[in-house]
Amino acid sequence: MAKGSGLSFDPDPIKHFLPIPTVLNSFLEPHHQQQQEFPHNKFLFKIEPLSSSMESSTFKNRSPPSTIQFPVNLNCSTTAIHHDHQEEEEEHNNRPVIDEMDFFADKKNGNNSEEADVTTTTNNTINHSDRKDSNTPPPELDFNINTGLHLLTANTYSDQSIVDDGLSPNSEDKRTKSELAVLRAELERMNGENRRLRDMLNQVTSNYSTLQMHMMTMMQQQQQQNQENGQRDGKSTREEVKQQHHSHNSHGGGGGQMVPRQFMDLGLAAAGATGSEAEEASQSSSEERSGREKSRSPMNNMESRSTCGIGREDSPEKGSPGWGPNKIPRLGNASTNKPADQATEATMRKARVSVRARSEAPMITDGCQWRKYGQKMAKGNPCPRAYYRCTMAAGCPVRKQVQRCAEDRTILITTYEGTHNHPLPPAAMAMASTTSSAARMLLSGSMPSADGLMNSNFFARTLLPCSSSMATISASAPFPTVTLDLTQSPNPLQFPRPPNQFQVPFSNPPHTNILANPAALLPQIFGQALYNQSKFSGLQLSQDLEGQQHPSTMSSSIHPSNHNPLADTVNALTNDPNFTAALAAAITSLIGNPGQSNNTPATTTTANNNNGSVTSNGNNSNNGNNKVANSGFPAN
DNA sequence: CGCATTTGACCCGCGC
DNA sequence: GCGCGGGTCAAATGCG
Repeated sequence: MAKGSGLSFDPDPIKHFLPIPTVLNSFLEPHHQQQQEFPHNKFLFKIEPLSSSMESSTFKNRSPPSTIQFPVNLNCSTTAIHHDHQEEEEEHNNRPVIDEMDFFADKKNGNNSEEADVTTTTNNTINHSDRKDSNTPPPELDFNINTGLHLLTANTYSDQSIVDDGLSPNSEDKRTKSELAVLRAELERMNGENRRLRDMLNQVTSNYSTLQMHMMTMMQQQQQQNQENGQRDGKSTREEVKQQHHSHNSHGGGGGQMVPRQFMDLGLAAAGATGSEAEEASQSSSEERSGREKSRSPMNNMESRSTCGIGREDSPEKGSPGWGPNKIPRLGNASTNKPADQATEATMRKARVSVRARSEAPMITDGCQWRKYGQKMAKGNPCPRAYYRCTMAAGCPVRKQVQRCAEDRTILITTYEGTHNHPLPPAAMAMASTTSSAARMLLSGSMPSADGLMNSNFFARTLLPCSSSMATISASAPFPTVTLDLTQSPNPLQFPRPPNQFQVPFSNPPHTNILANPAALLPQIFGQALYNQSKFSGLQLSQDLEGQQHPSTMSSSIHPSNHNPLADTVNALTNDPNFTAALAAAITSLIGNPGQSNNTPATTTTANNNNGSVTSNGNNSNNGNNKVANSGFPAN
């Protein structure tokens, strides 16, 4: 299924659609997500070092001395947000709290956001002549939700129309009625804007997919050219050998059919490609293999590790730990290779996203197809660790480890690494966007500066804002990892969500307690959780920002000259294609699920996704993952 | 027969 | 330099 190809919008979800700026706001002002209505939706982020041993460090030592834990309040409410500055300070005691009021101070002078929204609305939609005082917005309602939609309406001149009527001596009742009318109009306006935004997003997503495909095609062509050139250069023998290796590695590829792996550079991945990566990218798939040999060379070993060519992802260097430096997904755009960013890139490559979930199932269903390529006994854990790689597209660099927790074997630990280089179904998008974003966010989060810490918080709040589970960010070298612990919450999915929007992609009731039904739910819950999280993150946060702007404009409106680390982060994010892609993916997964709105009424998002995109997988519960699972999970 | 999994071997990085 | 552990390869095996 082409990414975003089936984005048709159901009117109902419009109400719940998160405007893009709201999602973006989650990056901007995460600390404003103060959850009061749903205190259980607070989860804790901690920054801890990740050792090479998944089990021994990240999971076993759940609170290493260097861990910084900080609570993240999850505001899943779609209504008012009340800021608890004291809690904010506690939450961000390690960094300066940046108040959004200051951040957008220039926009708030004299008016508050609510007013601005209302005025915009009234100007656009209704006659609001009865409104007496623009400075006295309805106290009982908060309409910060869609302020980000200013981008589309761009109507900032409506204040006058509200105020023009002057103060009316009429009773409060009349005023209330008028305000209600205004609010209704505001809702209508927001719906319309949401619709437009969805259309825009749909278009953007489609364009992205198209571009991605186009780029893949071009890369393939280039790869073929390079391959031909290489053979002319007398490398034919060597490359043929490499191709053979690759063919061996391409299981299920039709008997070793050479599958182009140019996509390695595609990625959703963004910026971190180094010069060597670019070089590899431009080379044939056989060259990818040559990179493997390069790594064996002392001269190139470091480079090989650092570049971790996506091109080699499919055929990892023998002996080079795919989970290690070599196998880091390219988060950068191959066309924008920046050797100077190697250190950064190295961090990104190592970024992992880990999920702890109680499940009897051998593997969680995340919407992707995986093929097991190895199994190892890890030290300190009697349960073997299984290695999988994504097979939804040839050469997809994404891999994952699956292992059961040594202490509690009901806990399944799944660690993802890499960024998918192919279109994904929405169900898989949740995970993919998470992992890809994790890599980038952790890049920032790994920075020892307060800014980096904040970025980690951004990520956590953005991607996992509504999870009541425990999320862990291990942002420090060498392997920054985001760990989502679904085992610590009694009810990870019981956060507020709009009805009929998150049809559980499985047969279980939407609000089934995972712990009560782990075997059935957990394999699919994580993706859904992320799905929901992505949705709510922006929704919540949008309420805090009144100066919402389109991502494209936001960076320009935020002036780094403030030396505000937040502003820098925002600039970095908004300028980051990967961020945009992840954002689009997240939103798309929320609103653009064709299956949810169109295709199969009875089925759910995930089910549709799998049906549409996962080959040989008839349904959600019987996808390729289960096949692996049925083969007998080593851990049990 | 084709494809996925299994599993022993291999490679590499790292610590001692 | 050596051993350990992590990660991957690839031939062997199993399954539909």
